[in-house]
Amino acid sequence: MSPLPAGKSPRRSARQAILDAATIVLAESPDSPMSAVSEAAGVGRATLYRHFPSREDLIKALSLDAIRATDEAVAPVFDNYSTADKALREMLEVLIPLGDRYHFLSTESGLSAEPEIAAEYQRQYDETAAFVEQAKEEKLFDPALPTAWITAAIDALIWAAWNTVHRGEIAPRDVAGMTYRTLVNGMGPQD
Amino acid sequence: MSPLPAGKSPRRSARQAILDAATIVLAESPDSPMSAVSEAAGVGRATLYRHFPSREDLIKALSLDAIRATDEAVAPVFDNYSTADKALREMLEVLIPLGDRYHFLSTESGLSAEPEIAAEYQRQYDETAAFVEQAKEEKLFDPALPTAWITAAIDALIWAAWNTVHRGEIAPRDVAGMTYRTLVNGMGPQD
DNA sequence: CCCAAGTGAGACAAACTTGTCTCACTTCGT
DNA sequence: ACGAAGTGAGACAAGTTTGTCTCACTTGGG
Repeated sequence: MSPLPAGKSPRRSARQAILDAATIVLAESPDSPMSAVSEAAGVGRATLYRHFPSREDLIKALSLDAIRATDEAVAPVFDNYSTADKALREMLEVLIPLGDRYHFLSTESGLSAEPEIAAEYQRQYDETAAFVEQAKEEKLFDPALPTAWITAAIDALIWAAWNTVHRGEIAPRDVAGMTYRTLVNGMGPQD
Repeated sequence: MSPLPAGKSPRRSARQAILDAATIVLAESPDSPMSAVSEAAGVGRATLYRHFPSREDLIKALSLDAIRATDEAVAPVFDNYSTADKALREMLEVLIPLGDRYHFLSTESGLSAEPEIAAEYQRQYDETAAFVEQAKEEKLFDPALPTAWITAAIDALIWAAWNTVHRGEIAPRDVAGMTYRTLVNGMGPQD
């Protein structure tokens, strides 16, 4: 028996190695065969199936993992909420590095097929929208702009920011500030 | 013999119907089988293969078609160039409706495998970057901001704009103006 | 009216992916 | 050193997709 309390990961590294590799491989071509994932993870294909009985299970675990990661990253920002501009700044700081996972859900076709995933995704969207509404009240964003547009722009710019850093075109330490400025000036109240 | 001059489309509608259907079907799930495309196009699978001998050929034609469409849309904007702000405004107006095709290239995995496509894609990127540089000189965009960031943001916001309209969250007639404002304010010189 | 070109339906083989299973091997705790 | 648990390699069947081919049909031009 495992000395661990209960239902925990048998060998921590294997499962995580698969999830990490899958994030990379499936992000760049979502229809990669399982063999490509197992090779990238450095494990046998059989081992992959031991941890995730079907391809669908892997995708689902990956999605939940991405959602959990963003939740964990954003939680402290809202816990220490003082003003909308500070929260936005911190939010971008923690979310941009997760850009690939954050966007993995969008690229994965047939995502909305899983109601569990779709619900979580919707919840995160609603949270962002609620933040935007709050920021509107604090006049960080122009109340005249549709919340849907601001929310979509935040998502899109986070992705653009991650991408630009990933291509080595701007320094990681600068990107959050630049995104922040673009958003605050771009969505701010009209002079 | 066909009365047409030479090597033109035998029955114009078939090929175009396939391309149109493929744009829609492959955009939403890039790994759809050829049968799904042919059904959506209302033609037999055999006919699809007559026009595009392999799946790869279809993807390639689709990509070149998307590139050509954006070229054609943007060409008059640059031909009648007066100021950067007017050009940006018009560019958004014509490009946002093409958002799906414009972004089709990104979602299609293994895009960079085709050097011909990659080269055209790079050319369009360079054109946008050149416009951004010009706009910087006219002080529409802050010269202190990296061109790569502005270019990436334009791309990302065009996609966000198309998406927001497509979900019915904002009216088509408003979206270009809103995107314009976001970009000009967001990237404009610091006060 | 006739014929050539294009088409749809479907059979077909080859290739690939998925998911299962077996067996020999390694590893880690006791 | 022993044994249980996990692993890698690979065989395997079932399902799907790709690409080819045939044949009967429609259609439009001369």
